[in-house]
Amino acid sequence: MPKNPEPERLELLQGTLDMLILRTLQWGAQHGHGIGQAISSQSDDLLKVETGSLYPALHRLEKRGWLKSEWGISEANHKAKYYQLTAAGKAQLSRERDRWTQLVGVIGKIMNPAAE
Amino acid sequence: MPKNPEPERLELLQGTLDMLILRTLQWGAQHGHGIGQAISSQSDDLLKVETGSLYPALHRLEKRGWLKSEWGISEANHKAKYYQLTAAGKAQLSRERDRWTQLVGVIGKIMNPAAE
DNA sequence: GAACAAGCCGTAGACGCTCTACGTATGAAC
DNA sequence: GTTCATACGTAGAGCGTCTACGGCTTGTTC
Repeated sequence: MPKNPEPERLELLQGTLDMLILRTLQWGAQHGHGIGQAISSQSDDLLKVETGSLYPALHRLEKRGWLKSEWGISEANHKAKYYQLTAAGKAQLSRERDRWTQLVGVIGKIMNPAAE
Repeated sequence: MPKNPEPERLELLQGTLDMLILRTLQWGAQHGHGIGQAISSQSDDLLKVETGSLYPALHRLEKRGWLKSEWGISEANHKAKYYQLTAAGKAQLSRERDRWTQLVGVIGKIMNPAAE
């Protein structure tokens, strides 16, 4: 009997996690655990962010000033650090989105020239 | 006087170089230097592959059996190692292309939900 | 009240890929 | 015979993701 299908997670491309985190926070402040789950669910579980990637990324983004944090209480009544976008973070998201669009366009053109 | 525009190269996303190399070889056998130039020109010079990335990538791909190589003489009359896709390489390209498409789709959906 | 799952934060270290910075050799142009 | 483009390559740094831990708190089950 074959194993369960297991949708074969997509590994993240390096550099996309920061953008996805910033994007997720555009929907509103969120704590780390919640951000990870949001990315998972918004991608129909194709993307999964490991905690060993997630928390260093959040610290990194905060250190760069794209995010600011504040302790609070989660919906599940747990202590949680809530992150939200700063103005600089919004600008950064915009830059990363542009870059992503450009990259997808260029690579798409190479991979599938007919589509032009 | 401002510096020349300099189109701000796009750094490659990690993991895409292998796919681009395989794709380039789908157009026919090519040597390393030529592959780098092809990627540059096909991307309107937005992408640039450094030799320190390119050659290790080629060796890596050959070791995995996606490519095979053969010494020859380039159009410019230089000794050059020509690479071509193996059957396994074609299969790999197909997998990477699917993965790329899926990833772009998922991320696009997160970044720009309206587009659905 | 003990045991256990779930929620939430975090770090350490391995791994893999790209980059910068070198180094070598050959052929063509002048 | 010097200079430039062509062509191959390596060494090592840097960075981001992953695996694998560990810790604490709240809620549930028996």
